[in-house]
Amino acid sequence: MFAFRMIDRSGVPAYLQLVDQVRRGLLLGHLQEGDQLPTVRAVASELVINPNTVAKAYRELEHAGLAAARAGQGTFVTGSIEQVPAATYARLSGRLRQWLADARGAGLAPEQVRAMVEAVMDDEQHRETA
Amino acid sequence: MFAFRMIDRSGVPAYLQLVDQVRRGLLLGHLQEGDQLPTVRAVASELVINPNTVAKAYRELEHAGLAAARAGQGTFVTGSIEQVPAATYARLSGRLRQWLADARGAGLAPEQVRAMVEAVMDDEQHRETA
Amino acid sequence: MFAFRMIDRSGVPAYLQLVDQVRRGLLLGHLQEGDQLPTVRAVASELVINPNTVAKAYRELEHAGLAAARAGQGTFVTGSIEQVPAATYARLSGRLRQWLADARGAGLAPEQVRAMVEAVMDDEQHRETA
Amino acid sequence: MFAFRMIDRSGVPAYLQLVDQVRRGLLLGHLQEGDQLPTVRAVASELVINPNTVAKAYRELEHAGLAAARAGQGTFVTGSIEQVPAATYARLSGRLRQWLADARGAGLAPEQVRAMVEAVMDDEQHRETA
DNA sequence: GTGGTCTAGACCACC
DNA sequence: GTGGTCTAGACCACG
Repeated sequence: MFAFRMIDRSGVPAYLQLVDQVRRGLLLGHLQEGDQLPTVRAVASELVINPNTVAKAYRELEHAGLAAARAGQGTFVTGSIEQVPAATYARLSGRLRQWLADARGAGLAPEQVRAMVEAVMDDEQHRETA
Repeated sequence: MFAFRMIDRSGVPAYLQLVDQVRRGLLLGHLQEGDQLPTVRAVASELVINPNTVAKAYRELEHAGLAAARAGQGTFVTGSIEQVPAATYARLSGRLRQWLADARGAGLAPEQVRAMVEAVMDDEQHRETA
Repeated sequence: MFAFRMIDRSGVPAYLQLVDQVRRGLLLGHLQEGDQLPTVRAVASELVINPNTVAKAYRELEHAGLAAARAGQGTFVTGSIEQVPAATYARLSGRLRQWLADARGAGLAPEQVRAMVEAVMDDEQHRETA
Repeated sequence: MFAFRMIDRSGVPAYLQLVDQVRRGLLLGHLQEGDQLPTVRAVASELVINPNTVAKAYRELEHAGLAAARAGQGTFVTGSIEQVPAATYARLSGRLRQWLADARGAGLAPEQVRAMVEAVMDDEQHRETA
């Protein structure tokens, strides 16, 4: 069963973090059409957040056509997004992991690693836009 | 003079995005102690956001000891964070850029790239915490 | 529940006066860790000031580690400052009240009393610093 | 010659602190009609603030009828406020100093002393108003 | 209902 | 010109 991760304090609304995780799971093939999502109650108790917050995330997913609740059964993934081919994913994620390991090996703190990733990605994005 | 980037719609409050950009600038050595930050009004007009929002970000930086406002003069960087050595930065950011180029070359949409990066980083972070 | 006093026109920003009152409450034992502060809206309507001003004060307290806001629940005292022992407080505040009564009895206007207190305290403080 | 004290960061505008100190000096008899105030330049350099700020304070005093500038000579105290009789002042300030010494002797930090004084005075003032 | 963010715009203190 | 404070009011996230 798909599992959600801890809610951090990045400023991103909790319900959006849940939505993003499902979306990400679909993009990367960790979630398939038909898969069941954990129940609202389970997520709420696991992450220690209010069930309303989880419900809002699921509602958002339904609205996006990515999930649907089946009365008495739970919520299931219904839609799909263009997935990254498994081979491509394996290759790229492997290299990315190596890069991360290298960065950590060079003595960079997690905060510094994240800063660098964000800086470079923002930079690329900006270059495209410009 | 340091320049801020457009505010995205990721759900992260605008003022926090500004704070993060300064923090990142310090981590990566793009900002030094004593540097002047653009004036509140300049940032507000540049990014088309409310001056109060910028002021809030600057105040947050002040609380963190990273900047100080001088009435009638502007806001200046006062603190510093452990920086990434320039050589390390150059090497790692170069490789990261290559990775990004490769990912784009493999046909991944920006959204997919970002999802992969976030997934892998969250994963690593989770592994450390666990 | 803790209650705030009217904001005076001494030139001290309203939000700072609120912060000082909480700080003072902690120093003198009138506020304890875990106590709930009045809601932003309650204070704003009570003192006839803008909710944003109250929120700013509460945020300042949060930065100082003295309070924490819980969305949907309210703001609570979280930290503490070294308190004045109750007995010491009782004895000293009693004598101070007598002094004030005496000063008023001698015909001093409130403004004169305040001027004297400030002059003497500034004097002492200056002597220590020097 | 009358001397101004350091500007603190209490939130009270610098120019108001200067005005208050003159007013206080008059109330307590430390300043008499005809006394000369230090020049704008002297105060500005002594307290390391902008001459404009000092000039604004002096203008405020002129406006209140408490001081007047004589071209080429300086600024002089012209008005007066009801003073506290010297004997009363001596007696009361002496007792207040004793109280302060006692409070410090009881181990109270300056911050705690100030908090207590403010709490008691606010309390009295509130009682009168009510 | 709670606090949080953002906008728009006025006024003030300081350089 | 700079930043700082305050108001008024809208909208959002969370419980």
